[in-house]
Amino acid sequence: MTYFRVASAYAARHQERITSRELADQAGVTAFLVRKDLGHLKDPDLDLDLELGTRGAGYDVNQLKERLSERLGLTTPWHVAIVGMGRLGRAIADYPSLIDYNFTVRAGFDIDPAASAGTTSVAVHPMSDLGHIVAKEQITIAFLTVPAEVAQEVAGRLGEAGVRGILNFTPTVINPPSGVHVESVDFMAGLKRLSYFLHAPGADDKPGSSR
Amino acid sequence: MTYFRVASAYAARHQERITSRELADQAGVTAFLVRKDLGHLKDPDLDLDLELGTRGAGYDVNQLKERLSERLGLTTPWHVAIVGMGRLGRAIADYPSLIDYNFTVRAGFDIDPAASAGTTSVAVHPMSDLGHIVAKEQITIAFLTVPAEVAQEVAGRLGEAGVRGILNFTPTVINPPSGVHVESVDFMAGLKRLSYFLHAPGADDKPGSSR
DNA sequence: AGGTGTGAATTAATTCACAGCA
DNA sequence: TGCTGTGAATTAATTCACACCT
Repeated sequence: MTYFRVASAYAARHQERITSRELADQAGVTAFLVRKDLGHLKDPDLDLDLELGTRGAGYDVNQLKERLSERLGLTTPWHVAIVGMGRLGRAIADYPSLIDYNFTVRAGFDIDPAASAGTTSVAVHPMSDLGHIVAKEQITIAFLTVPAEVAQEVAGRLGEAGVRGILNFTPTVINPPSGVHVESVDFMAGLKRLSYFLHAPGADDKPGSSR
Repeated sequence: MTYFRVASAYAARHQERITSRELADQAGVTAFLVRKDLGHLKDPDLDLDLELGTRGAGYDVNQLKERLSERLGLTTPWHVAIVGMGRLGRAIADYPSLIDYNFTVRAGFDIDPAASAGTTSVAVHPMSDLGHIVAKEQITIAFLTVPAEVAQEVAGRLGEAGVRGILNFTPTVINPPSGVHVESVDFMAGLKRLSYFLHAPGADDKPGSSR
């Protein structure tokens, strides 16, 4: 996960190789751990022709990226919809990293499609078209950027529309409709973590007991 | 962390009490674990007058919130600045949950302050005023919403300006200036987690080996 | 020398079982 | 009876040490 981010950064700088220690420093963990985790990458294949990294010199950055992509499911392209085209939704619609990782925004939805006309490059549809467009554009993932009050309800409608995954940007805990996987991106969580570290007397550097 | 979110949700619905099992279901963990974690809350005090939750009936929601606030450092108000007033920065500036958690946005910064004039309620300053304003407004936390290419450089300048914590919204790994704690809010991380679960054959429900 | 792969040892996190209070 | 608090047992995650390739 984080490894992929680091590997991408190295690739962007045209570095060919990376050692476990470098990866570890960048990812904020120990080098032993990196090697253990990376060892798991080759398990699903079950063929023992490994040598993912070369002894002596580190790992091949591009090969590493490729393997991580496979594991994370980033090799097949995903179609996503953004539900709630407020400022946040529109900002995310043009987020440059999306295309890098094989996600394409196929549609936006809003109760008032006219309000965002001309401000973004994606087509914005009214909520009533949800089921229709999701099927037509083969959308599997939805970004939930609606006001917190309606998040749970909209999530339900997304489930009915046939969406398989929801990325929740609201500060609400939403319990997943059946057959739908929900992940949350909570600004507040990161912010709380930050204030925890700045405030705490014995501020450890490790994630610690912050559940 | 997540517990706080759940407790807040209960408080909003005017529920007075919550059991460990309810908390567990909402937070996606087991009830044993909730009780263990909550047990750690009273350690720093070292007084044994506990009874944080009452046996027989669950925990008092408001008391729980209060204790969690203390632990997370949410009792003292934080002054934050938003650096990079693009669409994302402006969207975050008016994010309603910020005030709920005692964070107040005191200033925005951008290379072109004029561009965002009139679109947001916070005062936007040029980057050159950084040190001055940070000191004047007693800003301890900065939100980094600049383009990824300049993120590392701006982070350095924030450190020099006296900021103690950075919440990084860019998809870059930035290594912290000395004395500064960095937390990242990465949309992509959540998205990758999502695609991992939707793609994986044996999609466990646990976080799993996704580092 | 420099750096990976992996089994054994250590350490931490989770679960379980049950005592104790409302 | 219902639900918390906590020590013991289990399980998973991290670290360490060292063989082995380049």
